[in-house]
Amino acid sequence: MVNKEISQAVIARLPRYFRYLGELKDEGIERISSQELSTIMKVTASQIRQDFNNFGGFGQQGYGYKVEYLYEEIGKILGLDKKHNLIIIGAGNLGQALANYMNFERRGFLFKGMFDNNQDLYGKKIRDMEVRPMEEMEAFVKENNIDIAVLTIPKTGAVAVAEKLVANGIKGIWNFAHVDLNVPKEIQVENVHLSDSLMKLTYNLNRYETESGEF
Amino acid sequence: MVNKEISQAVIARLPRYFRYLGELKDEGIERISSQELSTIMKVTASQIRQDFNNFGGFGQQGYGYKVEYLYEEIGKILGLDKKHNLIIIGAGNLGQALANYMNFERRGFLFKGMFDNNQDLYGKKIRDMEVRPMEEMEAFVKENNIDIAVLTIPKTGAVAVAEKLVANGIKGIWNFAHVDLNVPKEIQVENVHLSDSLMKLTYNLNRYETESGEF
DNA sequence: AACCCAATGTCAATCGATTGACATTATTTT
DNA sequence: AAAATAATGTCAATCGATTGACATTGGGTT
Repeated sequence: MVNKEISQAVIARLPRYFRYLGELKDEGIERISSQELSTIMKVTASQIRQDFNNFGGFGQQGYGYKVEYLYEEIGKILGLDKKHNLIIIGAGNLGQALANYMNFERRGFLFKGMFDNNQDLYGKKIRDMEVRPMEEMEAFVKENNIDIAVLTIPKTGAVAVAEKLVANGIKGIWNFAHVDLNVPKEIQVENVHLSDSLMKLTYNLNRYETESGEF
Repeated sequence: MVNKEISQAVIARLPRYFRYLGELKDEGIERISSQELSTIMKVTASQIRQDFNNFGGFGQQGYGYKVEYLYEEIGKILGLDKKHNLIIIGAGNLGQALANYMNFERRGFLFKGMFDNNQDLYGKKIRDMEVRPMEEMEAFVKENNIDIAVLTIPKTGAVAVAEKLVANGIKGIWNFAHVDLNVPKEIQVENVHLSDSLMKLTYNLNRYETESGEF
């Protein structure tokens, strides 16, 4: 089964489509045209049609798209119909916040465990899940078929931990550590570099502040 | 002063350059060529030179770039030499985590306040900063010249809060709410849609899992 | 001081992504 | 049932971003 490669630019837009379609569905709207959707989402209708057609025709000519069907299909494309076993590594501020804040189960992410190397946290319950010692992580990943690891540890340890994860069969890493991981290309890494994001904001702030009132 | 428009693709790469240059600086390395940097960062040397040249020549022909100088300059471009007054709106899991976790002051972000509409949190101290009632937010923003608001509230309230922020002179919003804000174009919004990011990861996971061993 | 060499800055070419246009086809109306 | 309409799917054109090539120039060497 050789799928043709779909650009990451397209993939990055899918969750936003998914979100808008979910809202339309909740509002009881049954059908929508690329034109209407383009107005709501502030993108071109052409881009919407082009994007969807990467995955085959979801619409009907002269009619538009069925909201619920399209929503389901995009969910499937994103793999949200599948279950994924997930652990959080690093039970500090951010790790705890994600455990509590993200509604992992809602989208098929099964929160299976949480690890830290701070003794004071061992056994502490976060969302009914006790924090385990870091030493247990490798065996746990292997034995429980963990697919996804959320890395919320300081950058100093991150690269080494990532290597251990890979050695024990992890498939994907959601990386909040402020460092680039070095893993084989078949391992998926999604970086969330929060300070990078904040710097982008600051650039744009200063950019428009210093400008001579063109905006 | 009319700067020519620089693409967001370039801006998005600047924090990563900044990070690598900071590390090189800390290692005591004084000079680097685009070729060496390209090897370390796994991008093309051409892209590095092209990116830097958007802001004028930082290097010396036949020599390369002075690490410290380049680091400083990119910091200035990103506006990190300036002070920005910042507040966090939403003192839940994520808001608290960011307050504790991000080293805001290190990059010139002055953490000035934290707001929530949950009475139980009023007065609670997070990083020496007490949580204030949401009702005080508007006056506070105006009186303290707040530049940046970090939005860590549920999506239901986010759009309305963003409008209030804008009305009281906010310049930029770091938006963690899972909704698109509708603000005037001179207001900078940097979205961090965590679940979108996780969905991107899942797509790529399934993409390569179902593939017939080409990797 | 003159020569050599390394690496930038920049131009041109390529590559990819977005937009526009329209033929095709399903739905809706008369 | 036929005609009119609406909106997709797709092709082509445009636009932007990345890569490659090389002339230029400043630092290093003899």
